Amino acid sequence: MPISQKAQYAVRAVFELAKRQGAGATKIGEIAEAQAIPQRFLENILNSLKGGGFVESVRGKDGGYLLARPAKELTVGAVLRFVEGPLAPVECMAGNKKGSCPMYGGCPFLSLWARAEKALEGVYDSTTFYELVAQEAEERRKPAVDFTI
Amino acid sequence: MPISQKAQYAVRAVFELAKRQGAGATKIGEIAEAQAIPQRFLENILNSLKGGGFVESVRGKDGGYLLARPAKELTVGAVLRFVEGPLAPVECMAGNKKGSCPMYGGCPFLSLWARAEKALEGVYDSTTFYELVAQEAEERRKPAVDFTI
DNA sequence: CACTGTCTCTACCGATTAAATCGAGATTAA
DNA sequence: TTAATCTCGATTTAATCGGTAGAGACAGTG
Repeated sequence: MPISQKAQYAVRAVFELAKRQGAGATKIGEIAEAQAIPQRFLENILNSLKGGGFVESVRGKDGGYLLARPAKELTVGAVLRFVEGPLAPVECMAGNKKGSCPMYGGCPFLSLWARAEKALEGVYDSTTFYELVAQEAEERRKPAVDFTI
Repeated sequence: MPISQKAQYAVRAVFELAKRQGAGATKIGEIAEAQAIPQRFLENILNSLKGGGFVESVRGKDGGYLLARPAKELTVGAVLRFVEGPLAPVECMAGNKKGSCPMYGGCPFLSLWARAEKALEGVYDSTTFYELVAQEAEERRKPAVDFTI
C-alpha cells in the first residue's frame, strides 16, 4: 500500500532541485548524494521526469538538471501521479481498468474508496515544493520536532 | 500503492458477514461466491481474521464463520490495518522500521506523510461495516449512481 | 463407532513487480 | 581530443502477490 521507493526518490530529487532553483544545473551525482539515492537508479528517474516536463537537462560537461517550472507551481501530487499513476486507493478506481471488478455496478465500497482518494488528493495536490523548501528552511532554524509516539 | 487484493477480499468478507449477522454461521463457500473471492484463498484470509479477533468460526457440519463483534463497532480501518499493517503512506512512517530512512531526523516530507496518513485514517476509521451494510440496502432501493466520467 | 462436511495449518508455486545495475552511446565545454 | 555529463535500453536480482495443495483436526449425525 505504501508509496514506492522510486516515487519517493522522485519527489526527493525534485525537492533537491527546488532548493537549488536559480543556481544553474545540478549534477545527478550531487542530487544522489544529497538525497541518498542510488545514482544509477536516479538517472532513470530523472530522465523519466524530464519526459513528464518536470525537469530539464543540460548535457555535456557542466551539465545537469534543472526544475522546469517554478517550485510554486509544482505539487507533490503531480509528481506522484506521474510516477505512480492515479492516487486511487484501489485498482478498480484507476480509470484504465474500470469494469475489471466483479462487483462493478453495485460495489458497496465505491463511495468509500472515492472518499479516501479525495482525502489523499487534498493533501498531495495542495502541497507545493516551494512550501516544502520554505518549511525545511524554517525547521532548520528551530529545534526539530520529534514525531515519535 | 493501492490496497492489496487480499485486503479487499478481507473487507468484502467481513462485509458479507456483517450483512448476515444474526443468521448463524456462514460457510466459506457462500462468502466466496457472494463476494467473488477464490475460495481457497479466502480460507487463509478468514483464518487470519479469526486470529485478529474479527470473526469467529464454527467447525464441523453446519459450521462456518460469524462476525465476532457488532458491525457497528467494526471499522474498515481496523480490518485494513490488520491485514496490511499501518495505514502509513510510506515505509518509514510504519513504526517498526523507523530509523531505516537515511533522511531520518530532518526529513522535509515527514509532516506531509503524516498529514496524508491522518487523512486516510480519518476516512477508514470513521466507517463502520454497519454503515456500509445500511448504505448498500439504501442504494438497492434507488437507482445506482454512475461514477463513470 | 464411522462417516461426512467443515474449518485449520503449513507449505509451496508461478508470475509479476520493484529496485537496482550495467554498458555503450551521444553531447558539450574546455 | 579529452573528460565530464546525460541518454537509453537491457539485464539482473530479490521480494511480493495472488493463489493452490494436501494432510489433519474437529463436530455433528446415524
